[in-house]
Amino acid sequence: MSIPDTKIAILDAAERLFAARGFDATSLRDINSAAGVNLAAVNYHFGSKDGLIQKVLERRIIPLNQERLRLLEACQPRRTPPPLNRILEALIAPAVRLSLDSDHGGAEFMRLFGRIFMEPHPGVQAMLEGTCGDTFRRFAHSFKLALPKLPEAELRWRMHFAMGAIAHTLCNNARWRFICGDLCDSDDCEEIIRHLVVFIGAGMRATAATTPPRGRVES
Amino acid sequence: MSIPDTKIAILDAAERLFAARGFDATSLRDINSAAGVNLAAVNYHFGSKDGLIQKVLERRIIPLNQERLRLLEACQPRRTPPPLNRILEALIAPAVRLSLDSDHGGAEFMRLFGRIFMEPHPGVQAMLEGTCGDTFRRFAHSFKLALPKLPEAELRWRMHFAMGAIAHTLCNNARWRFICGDLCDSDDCEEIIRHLVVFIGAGMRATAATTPPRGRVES
DNA sequence: CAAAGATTCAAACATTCGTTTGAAACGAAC
DNA sequence: GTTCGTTTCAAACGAATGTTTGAATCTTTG
Repeated sequence: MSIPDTKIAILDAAERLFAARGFDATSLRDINSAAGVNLAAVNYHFGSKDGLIQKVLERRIIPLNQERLRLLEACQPRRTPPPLNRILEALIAPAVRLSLDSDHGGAEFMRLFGRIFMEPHPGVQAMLEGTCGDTFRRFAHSFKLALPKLPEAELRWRMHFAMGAIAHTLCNNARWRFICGDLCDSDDCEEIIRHLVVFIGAGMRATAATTPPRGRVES
Repeated sequence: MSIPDTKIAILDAAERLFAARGFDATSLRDINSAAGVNLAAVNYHFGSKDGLIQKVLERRIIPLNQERLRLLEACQPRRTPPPLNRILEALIAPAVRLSLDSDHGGAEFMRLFGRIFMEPHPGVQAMLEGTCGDTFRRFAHSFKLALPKLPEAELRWRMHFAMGAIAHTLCNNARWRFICGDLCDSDDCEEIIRHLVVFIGAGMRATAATTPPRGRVES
């Protein structure tokens, strides 16, 4: 069995161009010429452009979530609720490390990954649910164990905010220079992870702010 | 002087369609037929599609930032450093309120606004710097006054995370249902603001995690 | 009313898009 | 060496895109 060299070249080129310009603004002709293959190669190997998009995303997301779950399992050896920061590290560290791993093209991909959570593209949503749904539900369960006193609704909101902060950081490129100046350009991914864990950890541990006047019905 | 009825119809339709499908996936024919005007109307009134995109964004962002700055001025009557939560409210509340103001089409727009921070579209970045650059620098200054003990670099990172959480919340639609279930569907924008302020406030007030001599991550 | 300007309209412009086609080139198995 | 399944290639397809055009229509102004 020969290794399908063309498929990898297409995936690499598509990943880079999708990250730089977005899905719609990248044509198959751009991808194929960048990959040095024929125009019809994408439709032959991936069926369609949507099929290519799905494979580009799955190639990175599936191993990423496997690594996240591996770290999550590792930090709860028993029934004891795991420390919150360890859960956050399991969620954050694999993504940030991949985003700065230029050797494996992770840097290109993560700019894309941070953006697809807000992408209105039709097929992308379904793929996200398929590849990330279970993982995120696992993390939601762990967060619940680590923060037993936090009302369910508030926990969900804070997970939502946390994902926003993470996604925003992953696709950080020069465009936010006018906020961060030169102070946020660190290539030290462990420092970025530490900053994220501290910020999100503090936010999630904050005392609940559920509506004070009229008591809400807690489930 | 007659009120350019057509321009408003185009802006409204474009805003709604851009929010639902993105810039590239929305054609001028979609916009013009939804607005009930002729195909050539956009190029006549706005010069080009990029010109329309810019006007769609500016129409909402400029008043939004004016309101943000108005609230920011209101909460620092003297040189005394204003309370952090008031600064956060000035940054967050106008955006969230607009995002739930269906009467003025704000709900449609804010899904778009939350997304453009990650949009690779060429003209959008320049417009963001032009319309939001000064405002965000003003807020950065106020945050610095409110958190004098926080190292500059760490403050910038936390502002970055805060903007991510806000943007992610603004463009929240059904796509994140698989995380939030039905618990994050609140239409009570004051509750959303409160949740955001509590989360981000706690994250920004966290004790600094700047690199110790030899990195160590623990709470 | 008549002239001038602003706006609308149907039609076409030249590109570009994703996809398909059918033949050519390739590699492995007999 | 021939055969068969896989992969590559140049070329073209139909559809959709942003933009332009020039006449028609409406609005304002003298």
